[in-house]
Amino acid sequence: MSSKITPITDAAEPSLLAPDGGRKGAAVAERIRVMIIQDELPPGAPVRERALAERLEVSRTPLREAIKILSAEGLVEVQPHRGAVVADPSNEELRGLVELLGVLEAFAAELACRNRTDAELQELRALQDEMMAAYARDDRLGYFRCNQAIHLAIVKASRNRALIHHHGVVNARLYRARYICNLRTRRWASALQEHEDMLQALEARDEAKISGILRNHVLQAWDKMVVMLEEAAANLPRRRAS
Amino acid sequence: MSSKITPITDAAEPSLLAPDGGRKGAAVAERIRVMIIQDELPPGAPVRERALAERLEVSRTPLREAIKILSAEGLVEVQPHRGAVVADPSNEELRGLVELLGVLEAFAAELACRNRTDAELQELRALQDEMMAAYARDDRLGYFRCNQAIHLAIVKASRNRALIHHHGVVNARLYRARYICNLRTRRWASALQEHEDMLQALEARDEAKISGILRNHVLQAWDKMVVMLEEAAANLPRRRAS
DNA sequence: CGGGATAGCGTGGTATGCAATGTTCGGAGA
DNA sequence: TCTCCGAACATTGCATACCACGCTATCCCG
Repeated sequence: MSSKITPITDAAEPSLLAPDGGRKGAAVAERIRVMIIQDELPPGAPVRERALAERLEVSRTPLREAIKILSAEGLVEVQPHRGAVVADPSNEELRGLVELLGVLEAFAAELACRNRTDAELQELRALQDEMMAAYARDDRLGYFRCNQAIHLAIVKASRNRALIHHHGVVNARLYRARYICNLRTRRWASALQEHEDMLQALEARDEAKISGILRNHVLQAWDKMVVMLEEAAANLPRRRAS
Repeated sequence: MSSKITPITDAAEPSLLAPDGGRKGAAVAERIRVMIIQDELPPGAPVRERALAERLEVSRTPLREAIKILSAEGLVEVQPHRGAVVADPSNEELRGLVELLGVLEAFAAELACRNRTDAELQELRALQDEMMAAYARDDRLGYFRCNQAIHLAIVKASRNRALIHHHGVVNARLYRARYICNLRTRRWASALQEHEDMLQALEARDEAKISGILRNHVLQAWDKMVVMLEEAAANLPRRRAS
């Protein structure tokens, strides 16, 4: 069998969400997703069909498909006859998303305690080491990537496909916020100990413990995010209008 | 402001999922969703673009949009160059979905404890009474509808938009299974007492209690579903092939 | 008689053109 | 000068035509 599709996306983050098929629309959606996450398309920015289609060198049809997908994921909002804009969640919505993410990850971790293999545990341990190394060398991007990878690995270890999918969607909506939060926050090592505890709970298959840790973990992330958002709001009053 | 869109779907269940815009594609998606739920399009059935487009009196374009939406929701699965088929979740996937639904509803109920208004509580009480009435007169469909309405109302009372949305998606994927399960199960009143307990916990704003009730509640639903599925599997060996 | 290759058909995938709507800018009237 | 109305433009929404891929059935060769 030959190569299935040309992987249009050569982005740094390899496919946050697994698209259903090998269609062009899904590939375009992935590219736009990356553009949104990397702030190339900031929140509130309009998503022009023709312009983007030309820029990505595809026709309007797959681009519209991509917009449908992203709209279903909540990353963009479409207004009839007025086009799509990158979603700009309010603080309240962000809070809801973070809480939801916490619940999903806590549940995933419970399942992971039951279902994990030793290989997965080792991989997590390796990621944890890598993250600590990134912390030691003050590599915030690497730290962030490892952090994400760890959470993703835990969710994947849950073996619950629906859970994995929905977590991916919620995570994508929060990705940008967490990213800039991670880059700008001062005391950015608070998660290290919690991750260590998580790993130990995972090793001991202590479901109750890991669930509590993760819900708390994500809520703390929210606390950090709040102050970040306040700062950001203070700096730039409004950015919606073009 | 005038009427926004012509509600194509006049189905019994009014819009399980709130689509984003007033586009034709979303309307078509809603119609197909109803067709899937009502078993007009049974699991495994292929979704023919041209045929369905002609049947629904729309062009292929909005129909394809609808398929994208449904695919993102997991209600249909598309294989590249081979078309879309109505999702036919395996028992394992169903189990995962049920567990996820339980977690989501449990969390929603916690939030509802915090955020509910007295009006919402009264509405829930009314629904509960209606459900008991339906049970008394052996009206399974009415019972099922009330049951769904109660769960939906609780989720809505959580005031968490993302949670509401994701719950809607998961619920839609399980709707058909729960429906036929409800119609065919023998001892179909087991949920009444639990619902009563739920309402009381909601009244007392007892978060821990309601969370436990709901997770257990949905898992029991799963147990019932399992035996149902076994019966069904025994009756009709395979239904995938056309 | 059996297996493999090829051709035909049906399907989804993509592109483009046309129609409808929303917006904005300019002119005219008060 | 300010406001309201209208027309033109830009952008999305829809439909249709064309293309590529996969499936299948038949025919030929071993």
